[in-house]
Amino acid sequence: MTKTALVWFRRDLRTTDQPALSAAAKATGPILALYILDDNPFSKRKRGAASRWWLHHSLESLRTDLMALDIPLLLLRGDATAVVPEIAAKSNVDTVYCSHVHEPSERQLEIEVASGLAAAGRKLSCHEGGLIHPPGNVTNKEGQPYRVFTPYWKTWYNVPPPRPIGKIARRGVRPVGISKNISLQDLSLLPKHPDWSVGLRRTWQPGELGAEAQLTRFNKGIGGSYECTRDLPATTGTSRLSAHLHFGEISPARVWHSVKASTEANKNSEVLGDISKFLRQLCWRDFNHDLLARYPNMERRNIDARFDKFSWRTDDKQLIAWQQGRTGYPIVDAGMRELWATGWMHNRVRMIAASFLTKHLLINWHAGEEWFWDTLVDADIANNGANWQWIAGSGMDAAPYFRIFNPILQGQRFDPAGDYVRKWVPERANYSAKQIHIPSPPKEGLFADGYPSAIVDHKAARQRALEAYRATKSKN
DNA sequence: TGAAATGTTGGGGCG
DNA sequence: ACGCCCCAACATTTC
Repeated sequence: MTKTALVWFRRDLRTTDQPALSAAAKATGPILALYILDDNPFSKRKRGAASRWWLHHSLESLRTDLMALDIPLLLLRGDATAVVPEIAAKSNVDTVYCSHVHEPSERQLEIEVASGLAAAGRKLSCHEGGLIHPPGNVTNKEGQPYRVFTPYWKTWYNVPPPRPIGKIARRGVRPVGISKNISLQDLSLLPKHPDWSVGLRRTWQPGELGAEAQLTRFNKGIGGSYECTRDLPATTGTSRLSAHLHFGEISPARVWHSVKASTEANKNSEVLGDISKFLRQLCWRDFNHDLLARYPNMERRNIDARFDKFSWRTDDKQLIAWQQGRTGYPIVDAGMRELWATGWMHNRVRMIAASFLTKHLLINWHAGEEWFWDTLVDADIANNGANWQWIAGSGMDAAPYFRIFNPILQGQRFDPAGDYVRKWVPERANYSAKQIHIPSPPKEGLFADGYPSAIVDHKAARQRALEAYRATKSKN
């Protein structure tokens, strides 16, 4: 009787191009899959609500996919440092397989689990696959990490990821004696009282199948237009793969090769030049994880320490107005409402809304980071932290302090017909394309149509931000 | 992966 | 025809 292999699933909730699963499948014996709802003792931070909703459905999908391969998925709750060795002992496995999660607390967890297993003569076999190039792998000629994105990108782009490996074969044999399983419902990942997930259900299909479908849609629609349409929030110009990638429902290497192949199939040089713009987005993801490895507290601490002395404003009223999409700036409010309704916001609008919070309102980026953490289905420590710091100006290779997005111009430029605003800010549905992005001048109360007037005046807010940022910059 | 302020230029109206 | 002014269009610099 061949021994069982145990695969500890984490942020790699897929069966295709899954190196850990493939490694486990090298033996002919049965495979047991395990997912532990992370009560990671090294991380104080609990997954946000939108992300929990996604996880529920992703696990549901994974369980179905694995079962088709004769692999039962064991769901448990608890501390992985205790649970993994315990299940390994009960199943009498020699090796536990998993994929790295490149976050400091998760790497710490891997070390602890490995030593727990080793104490009983077992092994933890960790694999890559969640990033194109894991932290530390992209360096300059001196072997030093890059501080600026563009040179990082040039090196990154010269080293294509390995070809994806396929799906493993059906086992034909299942492990025996599985007990202690709890149901997906028992993980309590779904919202109740109230159930606010209607918009999420309508928008997303979590899981490997949904990820593949989304990739196919993106490949079909990409025909030379990504560079033009990716900035237009009224279109589906972006890949919308962020949450699928976060949970590892699809591997970035698979996306890389698939997008490249479908572009080359078009034999269109214009398209070929274009595709690097998309691959660049995958590169940002790796760059952000590289940063997180070097600055483990990046989600809380300013990378640029001068910002520790920044005099952020505390203004709960304005913070709530921002969260609820009632700033009076249509493009900002449209984005914040899209986020609330669907658990996602278009990348261009994320930049505008984030710039508005940190620069127009001068509210600490932590507040924005926390709101996004709770409401985004793609919430990710590395990406969320790095991007907020990038906008706030405290990050590595960050936006210069004087780069202040004008929400009116940005709206007119990237939502020229006003369709995006019309969709999410129905109060403005009858405005002309020209007028729709222009806020009503600041004054108390609502306008007759129920839409708030601007909570700050753009020009005055811009001046205030410049002064505050100038002061910080001079403090060395 | 900006925007605003400031500087320069060149064509047309007009005395 | 010529010089002058105006100002849009574009370029540069500054925040």
